[in-house]
Amino acid sequence: MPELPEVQTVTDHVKPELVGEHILSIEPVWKKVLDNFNAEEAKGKHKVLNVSRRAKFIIIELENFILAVHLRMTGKLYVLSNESPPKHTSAIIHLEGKKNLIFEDTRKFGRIYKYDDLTEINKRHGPEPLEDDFTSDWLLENLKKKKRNIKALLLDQSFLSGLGNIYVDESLWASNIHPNSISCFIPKQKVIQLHNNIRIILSESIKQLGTTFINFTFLNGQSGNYSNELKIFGKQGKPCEKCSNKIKKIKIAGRGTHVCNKCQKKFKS
DNA sequence: CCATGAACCTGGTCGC
DNA sequence: TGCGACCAGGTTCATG
Repeated sequence: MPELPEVQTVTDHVKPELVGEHILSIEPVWKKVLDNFNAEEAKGKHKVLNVSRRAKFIIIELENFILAVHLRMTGKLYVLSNESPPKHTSAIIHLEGKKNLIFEDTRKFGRIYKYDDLTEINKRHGPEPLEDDFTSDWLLENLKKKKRNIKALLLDQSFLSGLGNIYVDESLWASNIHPNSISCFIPKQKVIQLHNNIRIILSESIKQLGTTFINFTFLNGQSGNYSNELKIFGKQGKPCEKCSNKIKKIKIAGRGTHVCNKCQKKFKS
């Protein structure tokens, strides 16, 4: 599960290898991998103008359309030159020359979409947490408008883009907010801290090239170092760094959730 | 409007 | 060593 920092890392890595190259065809090794188009529609010679990230999508901008790649849980995206594709290859994007862009995805949840531009994606996604329009005032105002479980709300991509299970747990712990709090009851000072912590944690993780996980490696064996910085995710049974209380693992919004019941306060009214 | 659980897939881990 | 149960970074859909 690549979340925002991991998707950013992948984007930054493939961008220099793709910009200026030409995509000749897309081979859907796993037939469901192309979500809203078929391989025929992408035939031709398409120059890559740019590669960027929006929410958890890697956006490959071509002259007449864009490709949006979503890695879901186990997707990887990297350029291979002329080697045989690995076992769980979901799609092979053939480039002019001897290189292929490989979409490898063990669990096969990942998808590639074709759009004219970003309109469709923007419609269904909230602001980018590292952009200027994500302010503490925006967060304050919009948490107030809802009466939602805070963890579920932060995971909701139509509310805010890019956060996933790891960084939501980390951000809430850093802000001393219990993940079972209700959005509209979190006091102003806590919301300001939350806003601040989301930005600090995400940007620090991007600096570290993301979090290393069991089945998420990239950059040809190199991998992210943010796993060393995790304070709460995966720390169940261990003492909380702030108060030494034993960290618990519970289930919220259907997701494994890590919490320190002593320093994370529950705001429910 | 909100919460919950299932579905989509494969593979790793843990307990017996 | 083997087997079943359960878990996993995400998202969408149906149901209450």
